[in-house]
Amino acid sequence: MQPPRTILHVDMDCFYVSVERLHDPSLVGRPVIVGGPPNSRGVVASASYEARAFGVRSAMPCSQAHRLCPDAVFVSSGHGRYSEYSRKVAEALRTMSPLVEMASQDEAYLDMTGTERLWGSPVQMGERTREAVRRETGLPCSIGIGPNRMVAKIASGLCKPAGMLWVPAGCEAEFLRPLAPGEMPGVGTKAQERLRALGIGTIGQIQDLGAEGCRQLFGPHGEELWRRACGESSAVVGHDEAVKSVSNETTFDRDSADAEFLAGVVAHLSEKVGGRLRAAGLLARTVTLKYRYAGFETHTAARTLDAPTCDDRVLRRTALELLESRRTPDRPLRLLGVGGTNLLAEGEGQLDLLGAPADDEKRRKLLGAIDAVRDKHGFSAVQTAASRREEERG
DNA sequence: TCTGGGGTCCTAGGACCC
DNA sequence: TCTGGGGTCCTAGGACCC
Repeated sequence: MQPPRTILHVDMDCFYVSVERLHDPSLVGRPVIVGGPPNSRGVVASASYEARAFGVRSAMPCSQAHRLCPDAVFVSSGHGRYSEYSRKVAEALRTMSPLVEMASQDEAYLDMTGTERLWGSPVQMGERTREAVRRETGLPCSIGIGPNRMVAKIASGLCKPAGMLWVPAGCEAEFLRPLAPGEMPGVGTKAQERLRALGIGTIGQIQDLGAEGCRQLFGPHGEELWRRACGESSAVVGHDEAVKSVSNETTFDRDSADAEFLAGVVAHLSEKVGGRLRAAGLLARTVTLKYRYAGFETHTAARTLDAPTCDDRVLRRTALELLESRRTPDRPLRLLGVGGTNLLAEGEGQLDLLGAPADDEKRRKLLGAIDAVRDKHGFSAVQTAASRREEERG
């Protein structure tokens, strides 16, 4: 039996709102909603606690948020600031432990095992971590502490905002007992519905079923569910892993079945994906297209290429062929997405070693030049005719 | 009420190969 | 004529997370 670990889960408090408040202090103390404009098709990305008091939640349509809280200040997201602050948070956290895993832009796991001499008790570790984040970024966070990732994460969720909660080793099961199953990561709306239909409304009820009971009720994954309900989780805190897919998608302001418009959107998205692949030094072997009809019916289509690519033109041609062969022509679409999966690091592909034809070399230089201009002047500085037309409409 | 955009992981069927 | 078992890859859809 190994000695228990000490895991911290650091969760930034309404991250986007807090970042916006640093840049515009007049937002402090007011209900703030970061997301799309109130009458757009956007959803709430982050809401301040003043807005949450009116029932506003993240992922809620902006129009609904506006109805619930008419006085809220709507701030459009995506100034590119958030990644910058996310990096600062990561830097601050790495001064506390070498084992830091950013789970997303606004949350991280730290394995603090063995740092007691340096930082003191788990609660002192938490205090000092919060101080480090505040000092380096000016941003508030909540901290959950437990013997594993899952318990630490649930703890941080319960003590928000600006809170701290420590669940000592051995107390996991008692801590989880009264909570709703949905508090467990991985148990979403669908799973919770199924549990509710069985009369299960607390994690304690899952514990009481026992390993065997859970297996009978939930099949092969039942035992895993039971173990997690008891507070066991073996996932270690690791370093950030390689990306597995790169995609861009967009919902139109109004639904459209116009072939030329749709082709323009596909071109635009393909250029974005291609640019991101090249910036990351990646090649995609599979191109995916996502399309959603007006009624929200969503489909994906994929094609695996003979040769991996990061070329906008290949991405566009493939996505366009998929779109035109699959979609029902007169049915309006509300969303299109283009993505690359099955990724290889550039140079990993063996085909390149055979010597690229001169044409490919020319193309590569052109794309390199485009990327350089975009680096300096922004994405819109260079676009194909088709994607330019699309941008002008939108 | 009317549903963003970026991801990860899982499942399941079919093709194909040995 | 009736028919294996295992493995991998591809594709589509869906649950879930922030």
